[in-house]
Amino acid sequence: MLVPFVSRSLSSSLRTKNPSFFLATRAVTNPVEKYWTHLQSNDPNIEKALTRVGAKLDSSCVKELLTRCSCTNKHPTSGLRFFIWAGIQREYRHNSHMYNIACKLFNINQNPNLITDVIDAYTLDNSVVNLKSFKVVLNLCKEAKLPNEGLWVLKKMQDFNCKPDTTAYNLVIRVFCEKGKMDEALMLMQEMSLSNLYPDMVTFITMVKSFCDLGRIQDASKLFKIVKQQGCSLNVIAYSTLLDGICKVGDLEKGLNLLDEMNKKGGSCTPTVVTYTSMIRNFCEKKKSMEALTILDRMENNGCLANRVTVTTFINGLITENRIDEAYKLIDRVVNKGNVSKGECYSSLVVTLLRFGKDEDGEKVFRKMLSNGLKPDGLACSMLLKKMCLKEVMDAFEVCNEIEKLGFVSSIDSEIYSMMMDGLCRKGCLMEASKLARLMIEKGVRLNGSYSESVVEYLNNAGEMELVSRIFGG
DNA sequence: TTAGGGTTAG
Repeated sequence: MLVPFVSRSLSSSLRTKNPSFFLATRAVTNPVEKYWTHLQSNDPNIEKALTRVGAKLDSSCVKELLTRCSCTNKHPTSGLRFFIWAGIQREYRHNSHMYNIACKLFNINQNPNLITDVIDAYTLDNSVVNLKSFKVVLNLCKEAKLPNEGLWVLKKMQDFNCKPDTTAYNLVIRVFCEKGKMDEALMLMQEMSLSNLYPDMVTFITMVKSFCDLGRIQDASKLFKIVKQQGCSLNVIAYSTLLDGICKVGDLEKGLNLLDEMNKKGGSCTPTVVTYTSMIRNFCEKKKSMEALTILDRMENNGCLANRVTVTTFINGLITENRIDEAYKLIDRVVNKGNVSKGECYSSLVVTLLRFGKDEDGEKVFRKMLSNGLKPDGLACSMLLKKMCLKEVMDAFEVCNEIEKLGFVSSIDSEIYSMMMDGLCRKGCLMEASKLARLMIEKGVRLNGSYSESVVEYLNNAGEMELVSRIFGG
């Protein structure tokens, strides 16, 4: 858990004597406390009570309340009811990250009964639940990868006078698909028509993708044909999904033919940068990165420009084949077209080299970027500095200073700063640690919790009370 | 607002 690096509200004597107190302190906002009171009250109609609170919701507030509910272990159902209630509020919407947090905190995947418990609680309490609430529940099932519970919820909706719509069906179909349970997915697809809903492009693409992932290209193509026969117009996403599947199983030739077909059809089937990039990736994965260059020719001839993903994909392929010179050539070529910047391209090169364990090459490119005034992105900086911290923290510190001097405001992970601070303290480089502390304070970077205690301990042992107070006192 | 490509983790 991250803790605030600087907490001006605490007295410095308290902080230096008892850093763990400081670590346990968490900033609390008013809405959290307001909602928390109601969540603890065991009110059978939690939703009504929560609505009456009327305090502003945001993701940190939701996260905090979920954490509290999951920590106490007494309120998993209330916690989930809060989550579902929050998800249907007008001014707030859960993002996918929030679903992920909820699933992890309540360990829904391992405790699927939580889903049924919540719905049963709604029944028991006569709660008013609408279609929107059920979509939140279905999204939880999706995030927790629970197809059977998803199906159960879909059936249960009728008890609450809610009729599942296409989106609801598609959600559950997707969960079955992700589990590779295609028979169940197909059955749901059929069931949709029986309830006067019809599979749409989303249903279709979900199915095609899963058949492709399973290597069942024939089944995917069959589905494709059926949709065509029904007179539905297919779009570029559908075609690109099938194209990717065909290439993945190794049939690049057939893939190229399909790409031609898409170009001929034109309109909503015209290949996009995503289509070309996935084609390039497939060539690269088969160690044919030089041949992939012909795809780049094709896309440029069709007036489609490579973007950053295209470049990254290419660099990955070229470095895998040890063709670093070709990677440089490619970067020049793409940069000349003006769609991707030099800094972005070289950042991708650094990241790829480091990822492949070519640390020296990566560092060389990185330093060259700095000397040429090219701005490395956050990931390139973070990855390089992390590697350097593990080898020689002073080198990392020096590079970090250089980045600062050039005024490159890259988002370096707080983890990296914390690691560096820890390393400098361990080495007894107090001057540097002090300088880094100032930089972190200036940038508002928080010291990662796992390093706080060790950093304080080293500095205290070294008699650097002043530095400790500067770190924690600003 | 349930669907397509890469690199972090949130």
